[in-house]
Amino acid sequence: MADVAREAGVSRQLVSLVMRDVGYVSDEKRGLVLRAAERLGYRRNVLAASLAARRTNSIGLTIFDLHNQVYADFADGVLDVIQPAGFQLLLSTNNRDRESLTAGIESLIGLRADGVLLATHIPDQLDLARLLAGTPTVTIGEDPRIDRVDAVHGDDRLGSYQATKHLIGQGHRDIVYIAGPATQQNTARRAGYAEAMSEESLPTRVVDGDASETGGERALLKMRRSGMLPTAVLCYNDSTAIGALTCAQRERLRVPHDLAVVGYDNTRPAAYPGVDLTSVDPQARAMGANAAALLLDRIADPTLADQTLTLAPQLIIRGSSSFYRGR
Amino acid sequence: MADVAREAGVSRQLVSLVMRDVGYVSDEKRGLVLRAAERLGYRRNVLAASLAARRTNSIGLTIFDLHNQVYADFADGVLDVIQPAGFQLLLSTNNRDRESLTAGIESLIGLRADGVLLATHIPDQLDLARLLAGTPTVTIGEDPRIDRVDAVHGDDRLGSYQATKHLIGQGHRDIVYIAGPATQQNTARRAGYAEAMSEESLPTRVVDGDASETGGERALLKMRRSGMLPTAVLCYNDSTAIGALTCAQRERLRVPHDLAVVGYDNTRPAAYPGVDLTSVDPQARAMGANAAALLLDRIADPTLADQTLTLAPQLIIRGSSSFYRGR
DNA sequence: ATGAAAGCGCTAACAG
DNA sequence: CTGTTAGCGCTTTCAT
Repeated sequence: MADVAREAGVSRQLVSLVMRDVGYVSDEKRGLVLRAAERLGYRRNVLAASLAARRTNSIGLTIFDLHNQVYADFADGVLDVIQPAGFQLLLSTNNRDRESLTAGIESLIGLRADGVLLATHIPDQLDLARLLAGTPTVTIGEDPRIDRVDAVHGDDRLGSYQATKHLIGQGHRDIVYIAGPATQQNTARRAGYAEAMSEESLPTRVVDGDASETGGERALLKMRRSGMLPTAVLCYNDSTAIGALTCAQRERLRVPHDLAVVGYDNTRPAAYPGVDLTSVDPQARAMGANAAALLLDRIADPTLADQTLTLAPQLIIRGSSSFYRGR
Repeated sequence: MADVAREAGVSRQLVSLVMRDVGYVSDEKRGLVLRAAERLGYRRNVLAASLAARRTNSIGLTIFDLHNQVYADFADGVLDVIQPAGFQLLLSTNNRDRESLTAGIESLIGLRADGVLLATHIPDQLDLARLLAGTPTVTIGEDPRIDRVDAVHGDDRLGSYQATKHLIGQGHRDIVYIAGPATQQNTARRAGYAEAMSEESLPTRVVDGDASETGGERALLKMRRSGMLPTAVLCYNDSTAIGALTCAQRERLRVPHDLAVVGYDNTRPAAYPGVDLTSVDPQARAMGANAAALLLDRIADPTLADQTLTLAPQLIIRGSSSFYRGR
């Protein structure tokens, strides 16, 4: 910076002001500085700047899995909001278990992210409050109900309720919920299913599906083998549903005639012609954007009252659950 | 750090050694320090550490698009290698045009990443050498042929050649290549197609597909409307191929009877039962891992001679191009 | 717009 | 293992 100042014939402070784009600097001097920096190939050291300024202008995002499109949608929504505000995204991925999640959050805090976004399941045993050490935080998808932590999530109960109602409306009476892992989302989706079923006095049946394609495949195969096949399955997510479709095809079950299938997340493959899967759209990108907006607010004023935002999901009906839509 | 040292009754340097896990420290003192840090809720400031040590133990990865599974595979491969080596991943996404790519690289360099991985198309007009300013760099997928920059890529020409040969082996004579954007990858894939066709003295035909689902859909529809439909299409990537499949379904073309379709990338949806798309697997995760390994080598010794690694792709034959495989 | 002074929280090098 | 000295590259504050 001193070199640039010398080259431009100005003070070091002025260079700092120009590089940060703050304060009043005459166009003439600004040009002088920028050209000098260009000539010298000068790059501001963000590390040193952050250390001195005690803020990094970066926010950390913790996601469960890069391969799950829902998380990519979250990230896109987050970027929509933070990039215009001048913030960098720090991404921590593959937080599949408690250890890796802890390590991921630790590393974001270590990098001194100004705020943290948690888009992953938060195990009960995790002492999140201690881990965060006062860093402004917003969760996406789950609500850990911690002081000074905001939450944005979809109305999973409602989405699942609507999907179940849709299946009942198609004449189904024997509907199985293929469950995911023990997360708040799974609990809510299961509750919505149970609520819709009980409104029609229909018995509920839940089997485990593990939130994966193979899980969905296995769950359906097991019912098929034991002669307990329902006429419709509501799945924890699209991956599970696609596993169910795979099994159905292999077993020569016609969809939706012999078996109707509904997923959750409305990922891209759901819309593919050969898949054509009815699914609930959780509005993931909007969730990411809203969470980021809450976080920026909280960074600006950490004393803000806690907020929880709930976004309404949208049922997208396709051929896997409806006779009127081709297939 | 001074507080922790006081609390533990040791010197500040010892705390530094313990936190960095280097040098010889007796188990007794190490325990003392760790417990003191725990009690005080001390977190090492990575920013300050990086500034002082002149290295960040982080590597930057620039990817084209979070939603494209190939890039997620790259990232997984990279993480496989760098995490055990104690490096953090800094991710820069959405580098769709020259401006955002420049900004992405600038930000990684600004954060003083110890090395940079470029997994995105590099426009010719980009003065990469200047932008990188000596930062160790490895590219994935493309080879910009710049001094001191290594490259890892798949043999796109070979993959495309094999896929075309496969189609010819299935009896096809009229095969169209649905092209992607003007990248090295597209050029190579097109060349492999042309080579296989010319070996059989078959005429080549290339239409534009834009690397997207809608692009593939439109390309096929146009040929259909003009009565120029081939018996098989080889697509730049899976997205394009899935677009082609969508169009085929809409136009009541039977696949592979009326039209065979082959993609490139072997993404997850290709394996879905209703999609069942023949595709070339570029071994993306392995590419990411190899690129990361090269980068770590180059960080350790920047004077290393330039290297280019080429990975052999693998053709995965499914029902979209073969009568023997169901459908 | 400048100049001076202080400091962010750590690592590095070396003698003891 | 400790203590000392020096410094990483910047921001902040305040007086001028």
